[in-house]
Order: sequence, then C-alpha cells, then structure tokens
Amino acid sequence: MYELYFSEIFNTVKTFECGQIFRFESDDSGKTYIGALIDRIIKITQKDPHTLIISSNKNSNLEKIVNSFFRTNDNYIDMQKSIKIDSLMKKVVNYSNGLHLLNQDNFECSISYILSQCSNIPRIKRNMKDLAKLYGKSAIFEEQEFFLFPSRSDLIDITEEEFRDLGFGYRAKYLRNFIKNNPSFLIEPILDSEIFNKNLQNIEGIGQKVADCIQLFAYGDISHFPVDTWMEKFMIKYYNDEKKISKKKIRELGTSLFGKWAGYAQEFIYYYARNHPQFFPSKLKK
DNA sequence: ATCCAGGCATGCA
DNA sequence: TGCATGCCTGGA
Repeated sequence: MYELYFSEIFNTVKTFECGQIFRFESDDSGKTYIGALIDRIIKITQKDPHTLIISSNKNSNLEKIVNSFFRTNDNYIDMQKSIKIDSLMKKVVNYSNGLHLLNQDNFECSISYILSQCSNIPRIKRNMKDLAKLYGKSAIFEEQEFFLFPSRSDLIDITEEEFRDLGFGYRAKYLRNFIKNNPSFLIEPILDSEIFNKNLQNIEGIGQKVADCIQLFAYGDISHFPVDTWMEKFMIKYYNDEKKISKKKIRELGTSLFGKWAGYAQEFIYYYARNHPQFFPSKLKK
C-alpha cells in the first residue's frame, strides 16, 4: 500500500465514471474503486483531492504499472491550459477538472470498444463482466473474489455462437475475428500513429471511431479524437454554427483545435455533454 | 409499440 | 466521397 500524489486535482469519480473504463467498481459512492489491471487487482482510494491510496494483491512492479495506468507523466496543468482555447472550452475544462485519462490494458480495452458500438455503458459493463466471470482467472483480494480479464489464449476457442449467447449480437462476429486473428502489430505497435490507425481499421468490425478509441484508451496515444454521437452534437452546435458536418471533418477539426492533447479534450467534452443533455438535441437534424 | 443507442460493412449514386 | 440500409439486443 502506498500513496500516489498529484500536484493537480485527481477526481476518482470523474475518472472512473466518465465512460472510458468499464470494469472498475465502487461500493462507497466513489471514494474507493476496485478492479483488475492486467495481472492483478488494484484498489484505489481517494484520500484527498490530490492523493490516492493504492493497494493490490500483487506488489511486484506495482508502481510502474500504476504510473502507466494513471498517466502520471502527463503535464496535466499544461494540458488544461492548452485546451482552454476559448470561453466555452474554459467552462468544459473547469467542469471536468480532475478527470484523468487512463492507459488501460490493451487487449481488454480493445475488446470493450469493439463491443461498444451501438450499445450503452451499462450494457458494455455487463458484457465485459460476463467475459471475465466466464473465462477469466479468479483472484482473491481482501477476502473477496475478483476476475482478471481473460487473456487471448483463454478466449481463443470461444465461438461466435457462444458470444452471441452472451448477448453481444452482431458484435460477436467481430469479437471472434479479433481474438482469432489478433494481428502482430497489436502486440508490437506500429510507431506511426496514422498507419497504426489504418491497420486497426483493416480489422473487420473496427472503423474510425473504435480505432481512435483503441489508440486513445488502450495504447495511450492521446492525440486521437474519437467522434461519437455526443462529440458530433457538441462540435456541430458550438464549432460549426449548428450545421451538419461529416464525422470525418469533425475528427479533423478536433485534431486541429486541440493538437497533441486532443484525447483529453474529447473526454472532457464527452463528460460535459453527457452531463448537460438538455443542451443537445437527442436526434441530429439531417 | 416503435425507436434508437458511445458503429460498421456493404451497396449504390 | 457521400449517403442509406441492415445488423443483435435491450431499455425507454
């Protein structure tokens, strides 16, 4: 057990409930979160606005894994400054203050975003929980049973039908394909960001949005700006005079406005928009 | 009862 | 390139 200090604000509720991660849970309304991280169970307790208390069932290499998970090398203050490009973004950044991007396990995280399409957070959480409980190894932490996320070899013989029986719908095929083929560049990532992106999109079931999410949340490339329906609503409303514009253009716009910190900007906007649904039409005009 | 959700692949202009 | 449609499921 040790303390992890941030000079900026760190808010566990915003970080774990914003929709970027699906398998960490709190049983005391946000003070403590517990979940599996790669090969171990991690417990995170908010001590004060700058300090987390970290504990785990496995201490080898713990600080390194945790630092990577929480992206402790990011200059959060600089990031916030450079995203505050106008009064609106100032409001968005202040509203989201304390939300940190997480650098997740790439296999687990990639699967969560393959399953995310045309779904919703509670359902994705249920899907991921089912996978872990059925196929993952169990681990005991503080006398409670948890499940690690299954490895590729744990899932290699699971058929599309079995995934369908778990309620994955047409995504079952994509998941089966992803596990079966799992190209080598996923293990040793291609350095060029856009080439990696194109390679991801060559995998059946992964399009622009999921590829961006995988790079952002699973491979820590925070220059990506995934455009989902919320991003579309926000950007059209505030940065395109409420006129319809393609998702591709919105992605370009986000990248040019926010540069290397686009991933943070995206998550802040997503968090802001979802918590202010009254500002955004439920359905966009064509 | 429709409708549509944190998309994608496909087919067509 | 841009747009329409079907796809599984399940919650509103």
